[in-house]
Amino acid sequence: MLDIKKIRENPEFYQAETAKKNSQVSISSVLDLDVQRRKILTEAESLKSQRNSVSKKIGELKKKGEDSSAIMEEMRKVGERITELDNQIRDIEEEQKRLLMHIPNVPHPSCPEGTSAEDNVVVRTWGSPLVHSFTPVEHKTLGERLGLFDFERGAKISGSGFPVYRGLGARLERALIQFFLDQHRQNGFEEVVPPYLVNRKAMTGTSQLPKFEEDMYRCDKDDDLFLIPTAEVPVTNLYDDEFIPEEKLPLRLCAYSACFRREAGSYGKDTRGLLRLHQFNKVEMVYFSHPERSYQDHEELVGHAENLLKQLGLPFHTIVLCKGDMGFGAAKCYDLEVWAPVEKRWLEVSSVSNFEDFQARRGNIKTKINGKNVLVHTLNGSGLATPRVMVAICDHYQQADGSLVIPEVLRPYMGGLDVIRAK
RNA sequence: GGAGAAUUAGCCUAAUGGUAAGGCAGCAGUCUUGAAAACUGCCGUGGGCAACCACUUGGGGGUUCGAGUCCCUCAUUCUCCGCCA
Repeated sequence: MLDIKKIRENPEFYQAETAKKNSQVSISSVLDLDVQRRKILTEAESLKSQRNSVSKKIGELKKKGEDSSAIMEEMRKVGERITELDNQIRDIEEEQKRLLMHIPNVPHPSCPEGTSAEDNVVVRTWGSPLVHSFTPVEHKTLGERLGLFDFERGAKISGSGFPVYRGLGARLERALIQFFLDQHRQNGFEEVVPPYLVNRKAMTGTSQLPKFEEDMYRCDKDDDLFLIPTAEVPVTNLYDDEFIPEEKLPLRLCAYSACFRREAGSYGKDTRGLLRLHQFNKVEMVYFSHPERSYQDHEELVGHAENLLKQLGLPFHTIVLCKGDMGFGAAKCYDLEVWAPVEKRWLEVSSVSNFEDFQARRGNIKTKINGKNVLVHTLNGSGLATPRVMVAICDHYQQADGSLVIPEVLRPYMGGLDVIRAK
């Protein structure tokens, strides 16, 4: 959520910049409501002031045993008028908040201009694309031959997009997760095991709601709970309505979780195998940052994610998203895309964003700087989502004989196993 | 699931239905060569150029001229009972 006071100061800027993120909400309609609100508020407050002082007088009169019924009757009427005005204010505030909740964050000036993925800019490339000396098979085929994945039975019990990992595939999946978490611990993160079901307030705090409710799995028959689409939601909301001491910033947390996404409306070629799923595993990194240092921290965070791919030996590039391609709440966002030589394309495996105070304002997450309350900045990034990393591993590490070599850094987690062969 | 108790500002703690008192921590200033101490102001949110005003006692409602206080409801925590792993 944006700061209404800042919008008031520079409406043209906010109108122009939010429009670049495809916002339909008109800034001037929010400001019109704001003017109305303040006008009625002033009237209500002066009546309340009157009521307060007169009520005090009534108390004194009663103490002296004098009659006060006339002014009590008058105050009853004032009270009714106040209720009326308060109701109007509440309605206006609700409408204003509803609009504000649908306005996206404003992109940082360092983000490239642009309207779609085509305008994103590559900032770094690591490694060089692998050329196979044999005809490679795609990950789905390879994994099924080696008994790593079982898509058919997953579909049978849940539907498409719910893969089953089996045997060494299950172990490899777990190895990835544990490798990521161990790396983060060495980088000073505290590990968190969060709930997978969260309430509406948490979903709203990180801005999945109200705008994207149809993308979430809901348990609303009896409970109004949501399955988390990412551990960002429970972890970022951990400190809602709290103060984080300035000296603890940046507070670095990481969490493994399963992630649940309805992916409503995404069909097509991306749905093969592990490429797009309704349930997948991810390790998420979250920073609560000092507002003056969040962009430094953002660079550090993207570096952590990149380092994981380097250690896995998977070529990737880092792109900075243009203003029109960024997510709703982000002020700046880097995507990491790993090269998949069988797919012959880049696959997004991480998204690292700085939300500035956009989420912190919703969640009321503060710190105290020079005696003043200030919203912190929140950042998060995948580190990493496993399925497409698994695809890239299958693509890169498959051998001419149909076996799959285990990346070296994962072998300690596989009991020293260095290659998976067909039985 | 049942019974009881609790929730006041960053923290701790008051308030016979009469309009939130203190303390600690923090910030700014005075004093000081400097620091400490002491003193003064600030120290939740909103409105106002300002003087000021309003709101804020876990959330939401109600009674009242007036609610931290009385009533209803919800949440969370603690204690006990029951059930289950």
